[in-house]
Amino acid sequence: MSDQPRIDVGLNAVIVAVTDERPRVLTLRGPDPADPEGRAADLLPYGPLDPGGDRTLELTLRGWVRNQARLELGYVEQLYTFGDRGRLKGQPLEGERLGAEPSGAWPRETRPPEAQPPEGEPRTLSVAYLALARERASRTPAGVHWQEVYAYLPWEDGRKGRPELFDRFLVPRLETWIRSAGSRRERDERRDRAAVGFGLFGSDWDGDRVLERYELLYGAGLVPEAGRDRGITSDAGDLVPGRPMGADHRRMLATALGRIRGKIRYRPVVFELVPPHFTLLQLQRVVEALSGVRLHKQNFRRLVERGGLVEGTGDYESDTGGRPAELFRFRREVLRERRAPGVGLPGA
Amino acid sequence: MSDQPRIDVGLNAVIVAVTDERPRVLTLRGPDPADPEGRAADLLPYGPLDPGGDRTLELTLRGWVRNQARLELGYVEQLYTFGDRGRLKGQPLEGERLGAEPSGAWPRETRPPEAQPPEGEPRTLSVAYLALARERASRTPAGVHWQEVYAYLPWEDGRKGRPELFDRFLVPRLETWIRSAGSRRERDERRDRAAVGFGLFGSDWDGDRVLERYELLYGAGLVPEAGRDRGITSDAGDLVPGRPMGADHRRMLATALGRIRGKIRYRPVVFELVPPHFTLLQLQRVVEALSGVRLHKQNFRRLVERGGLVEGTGDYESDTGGRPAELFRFRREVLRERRAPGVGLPGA
DNA sequence: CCTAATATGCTCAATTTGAGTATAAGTGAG
DNA sequence: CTCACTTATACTCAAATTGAGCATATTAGG
Repeated sequence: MSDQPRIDVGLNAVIVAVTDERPRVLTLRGPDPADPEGRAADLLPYGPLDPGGDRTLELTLRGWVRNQARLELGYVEQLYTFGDRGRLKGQPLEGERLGAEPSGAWPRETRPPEAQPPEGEPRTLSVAYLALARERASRTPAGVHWQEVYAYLPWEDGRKGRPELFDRFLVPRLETWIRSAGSRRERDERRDRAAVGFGLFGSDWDGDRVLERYELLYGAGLVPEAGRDRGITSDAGDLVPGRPMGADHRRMLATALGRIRGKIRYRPVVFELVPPHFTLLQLQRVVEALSGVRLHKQNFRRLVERGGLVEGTGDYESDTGGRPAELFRFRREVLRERRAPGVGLPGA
Repeated sequence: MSDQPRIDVGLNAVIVAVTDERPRVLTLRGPDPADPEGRAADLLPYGPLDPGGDRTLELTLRGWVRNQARLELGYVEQLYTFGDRGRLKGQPLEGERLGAEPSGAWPRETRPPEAQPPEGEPRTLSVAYLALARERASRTPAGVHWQEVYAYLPWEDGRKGRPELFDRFLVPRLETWIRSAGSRRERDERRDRAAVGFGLFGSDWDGDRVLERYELLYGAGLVPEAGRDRGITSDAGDLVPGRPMGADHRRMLATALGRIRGKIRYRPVVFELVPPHFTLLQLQRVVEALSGVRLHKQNFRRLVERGGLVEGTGDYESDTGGRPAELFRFRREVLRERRAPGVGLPGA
């Protein structure tokens, strides 16, 4: 119908690898589209969609990742399409829920913005993809880096127990945020969201709710992006540790990590991230790195071995620091045998 | 970069309800965009994205569903963005994999189309949403219908045991398709896909693989859409029973059903589809309707009751045909207590 | 009062988990 | 060469979950 402002469509890639037991994501430095002054920020690889280009979006994505990062992608899946207006320049209102809600949502009473967000400017739609790669298969060009995922989302790494920053930063800040709610109803709602999201006040920690946590922190003004999008200079002391990203890319990263954590349980995606031959401990470390929790070694072995996910090669790896470990490979036939072959984390 | 052809963006809604123990989807009759002659077909509600319109895509969607179908949506979640070129007019080549792959994909060697699909025509991106509704909350306007989901995907309903059409149509047709592969490698691959998808040759049936099954049938030329998109008039005798839809809307429906089936297991989405008060058998019937399998009554009750998902109201429903059944309601607190509250189907 | 239909309570064995204990097979220091 | 230490791998055991079925309760209708 309307034809005036036009719509720009781009593709983003969250490319994840695990090296040295650390999940990493491919980023590049560039001017932050959401920053009024265009200061440099970490960004996810991005490319415009050429309407006359490749036949599928996925091919387009593979193509420019190949060019831009000299990287051949293996597993790729579509993550989410981000398309809220003002998402790159916008000003979410206090108390209003953010737009992108990959996990599904019930309606909320949304107060109409008092000043309508800028019309006339082009609307940008970003189709974000998740890709899994074996890192360092390639040398990254200048400006392209494999950054640690948990540098951006430090509260997600619970492998050494609940991170210290929970008690030092998160919980006090969240409590302040809860208390500062306008009404009793809103306070209860904030309390619930914080409890469910961060496993506080008696709720269990649910590793998959990565996006929920990021959005909560954003909504509470505890990440720099929130201040940036509202045109406020935040007091650094009020911010939760964690490296920001440009535009809404940290939201995309959170979406990706949540997706991986969910999927690892019922699809054999881990094997995209380990070399073709691996010891069971190596495999376990990768799963732990992604899920952010430590696992019981013997049970992990039982699960993965008796579940038919792997098979021994007969070869052994000897520089383990102890008894040599057998090398295993992914057993592809499991796809035919079991309905949902994954590695089953605790609480599944 | 390129600016010539331009990109059109639209929103599609797969609106699902369950009435009389049958899952239904809201459709309307209209000219099929993929049919060269524009013949009428069943279509999902669709609306263009107005770049200057609502702040979020979801609000836009809710808005025109309200107008077009006089329906107020409850739960809404983004499904997938379909954006392959030629998807509404196109001609996937024999043996080539379809573009949209919500479940994630490894690269495939794709033979480049011999005749490049038509350039210059606008590329259409459709962001598809899943919405759950309590049917008949509204009177549908003319041309809008609640159709049975299993009219479009009859092979998905296994509540009365494996549907008869498996042996009468599907298996023989699939076997022909497998045999007609060009190479041994391709034959094995087809066989595997059929086995995993439809639970043949010793594999288990996996209810969630709805999209995989539809795409397999499409690729095998067993649904009318395949012939339509290739410009071939198919022999009706070679087609699997099941009502077609216009454009790629049946693919969207399949994506939606798969998503619901997956999600019902770890999120309390069923409660969106039943009235606020319900008997446990009613609830069970809805779960069965969506998942396409029968469940053990006593175990279902145990799961849902002792899992804290529901609580009795003290009221009773008496026209059950037997002993009156207690009415239950959804226990919202479960969200705070359990990590993944769903109804757990067999084989979870 | 008897029969059919549905609801609801309870049992029981088979599996699956969570958490250890025990033993094997390497390394490097002394 | 032996000991201390490290990692790998094999087993055990109790608790929890699941799949399947039996038994009893409560209604309606002849």
